[in-house]
Amino acid sequence: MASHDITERERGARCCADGVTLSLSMAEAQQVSDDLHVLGHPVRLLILDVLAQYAGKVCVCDLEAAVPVKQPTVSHHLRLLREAGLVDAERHGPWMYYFIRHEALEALRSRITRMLALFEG
Amino acid sequence: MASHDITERERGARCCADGVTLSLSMAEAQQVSDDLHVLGHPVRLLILDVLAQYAGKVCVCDLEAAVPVKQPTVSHHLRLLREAGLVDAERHGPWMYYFIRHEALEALRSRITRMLALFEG
DNA sequence: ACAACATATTGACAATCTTCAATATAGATG
DNA sequence: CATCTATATTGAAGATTGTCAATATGTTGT
Repeated sequence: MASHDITERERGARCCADGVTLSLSMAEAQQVSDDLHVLGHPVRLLILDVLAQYAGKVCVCDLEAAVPVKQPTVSHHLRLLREAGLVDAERHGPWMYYFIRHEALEALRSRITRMLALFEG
Repeated sequence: MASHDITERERGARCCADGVTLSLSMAEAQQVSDDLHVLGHPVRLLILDVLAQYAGKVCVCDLEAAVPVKQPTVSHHLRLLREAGLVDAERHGPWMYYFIRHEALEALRSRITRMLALFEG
């Protein structure tokens, strides 16, 4: 084989050549990653699903009925959703009524959508 | 207070009343949750970002340069992405060239988008 | 065959997440 | 105030995840 023939090594010569550019900063990646984490649990998805249907009228016992975990676990997931700003709650007598914070959910949705769009051909 | 007045307890009387309906099945919630997990790490997001820009031309060393973790960790994340079907790779000489599987990414994107749409007012 | 390189795998460790029983808090009722 | 109900918090145990050093595997050029 003549030395000017293209070898495997030469063909791959682009490899590791110049600096790879990113359209996502580390901070953005971290933010979206946090977003995805909050959503990334079946129980939390089901909770949001219920909340979306019975806007402003859902007490914890309704949520307990909808998911296959015990009450302290429901409470735990509600706290995570609340800390993420996706839901909030009001007390009415003995009950807590949870509801979706639509602006926050919309913002999160838009961040995720924008990120997914980056990956499209 | 007359006994027919609305008490806190009565006002909340809807609580726990009838069966709450879900538009998401447990299996669907689990599927989307898995989807979100694969995406839910900054390093994997950055990897997908790079792959999206240099379609079919990215060797592992390029990816190593783009993310703040060591080579075995890059390899680990690539494996997760691959097992999820989101990327695949071809060997060219000593190098592995990774690329996005766009149909798979599109399917995932559509599942996530559909789910987020459920939660909109 | 050997040396040099690119990538994958293994194994270990630390950190984080999920769950639940037990317990605490808070409001409503008698 | 005593008690009941609804929800939150605590603490502990197990599972999962992220990371890397060390090592293995596979490829190329000598």
